[in-house]
Amino acid sequence: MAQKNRLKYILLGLLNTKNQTGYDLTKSFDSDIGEFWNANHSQIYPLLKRMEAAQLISHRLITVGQKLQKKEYAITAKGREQFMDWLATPAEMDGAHDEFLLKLFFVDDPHSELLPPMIRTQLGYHEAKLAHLKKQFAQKFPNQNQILTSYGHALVLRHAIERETGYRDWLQTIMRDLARFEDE
Amino acid sequence: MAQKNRLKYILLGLLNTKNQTGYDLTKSFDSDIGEFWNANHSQIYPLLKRMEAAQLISHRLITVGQKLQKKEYAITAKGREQFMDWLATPAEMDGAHDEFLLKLFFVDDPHSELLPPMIRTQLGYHEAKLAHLKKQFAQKFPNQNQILTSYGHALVLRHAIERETGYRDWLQTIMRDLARFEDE
DNA sequence: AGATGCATGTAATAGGTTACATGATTCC
DNA sequence: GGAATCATGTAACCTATTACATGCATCT
Repeated sequence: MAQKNRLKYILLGLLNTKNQTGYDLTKSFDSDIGEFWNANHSQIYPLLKRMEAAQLISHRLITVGQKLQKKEYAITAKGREQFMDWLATPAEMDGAHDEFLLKLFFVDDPHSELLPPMIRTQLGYHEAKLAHLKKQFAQKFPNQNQILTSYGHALVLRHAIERETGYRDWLQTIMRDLARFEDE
Repeated sequence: MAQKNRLKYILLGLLNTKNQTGYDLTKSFDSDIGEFWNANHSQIYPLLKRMEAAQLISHRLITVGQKLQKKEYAITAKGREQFMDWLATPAEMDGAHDEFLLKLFFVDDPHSELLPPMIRTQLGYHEAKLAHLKKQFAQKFPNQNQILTSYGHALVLRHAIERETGYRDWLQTIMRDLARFEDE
């Protein structure tokens, strides 16, 4: 999936939270961020090197025990700048992965100015997609007969519709929450 | 995404429905199957050649107008066999793509024997995942304070929970429908 | 005659998985 | 002393995207 360097931003985002080793970063994909993104250490270690060469991160050596040398990476000012730029850029709705969820994950503060436009843009996108899917279903499956001769296709389309409905509802709930935060 | 040759099975599945050209197959990813899978012609054309070399498909030339030669591909007995084997194999729950949805898409007949075990297996998987996610949320966000200091993370986790809930409900609805079909 | 769509291909590049490879530390 | 985990790296391979490249057919 020749996406757009998303792993780079994930690593920057994680390093923005706290300094970590490549091993620590790898473990993040087993727990929290692993719910919706994956990466192996064989992808992470070389990328960290390239990111350091680009001066987005730096490392210091930590000696553990007698011999073992850990590399603890830290984000640089340049890296933080690039990360913030990425966070403020509207999520692209292309590939299999949902870049919006990825960005949202890194917005810690419910009062962040980034949130309202992010949510609104996503809501527009998913409402349009939902409308499109419903139209598709109506066109392809006007009656029960079509459903029974392309059963799997109908089920999959219905699933897509329900998924988009859930996505929309979730976004609307966030919008309401945000409005409530503003009153406080 | 070094997945497991899923595009091959999609092409076999589409060719199993009707004979088509590479161009036709490419267009499928703009409409029906495009709701949940993507492929470009630059990936499809070479793959069709490899599949033909492996004798899973064959082609005949159709002349359109004066000069233009179309290649209309057809699935072979060997190709159909491989496709059916894949369809009957439990979906793998690894990558970013949902292989189950892909297989389900190709099951036309609501009375297919494949359906009950497929649905049951998926239901088990998604119930386990839902339980896991709920546990994660309870652990990471025991109170409102944690939510307000990792707001995005909490939202994303909640989204995952709602998505899995919707998935489970959808599967349960299918189970009920299947039981109804058996009575008829 | 020109625009749009049909039709097929290759090349370069990027992203991602699996396997190979090594060694130290910590816990039991 | 042995097992599990920590820790880092490379190599081979596969998958996917973007760009390059070409030419015909149909419709207006």
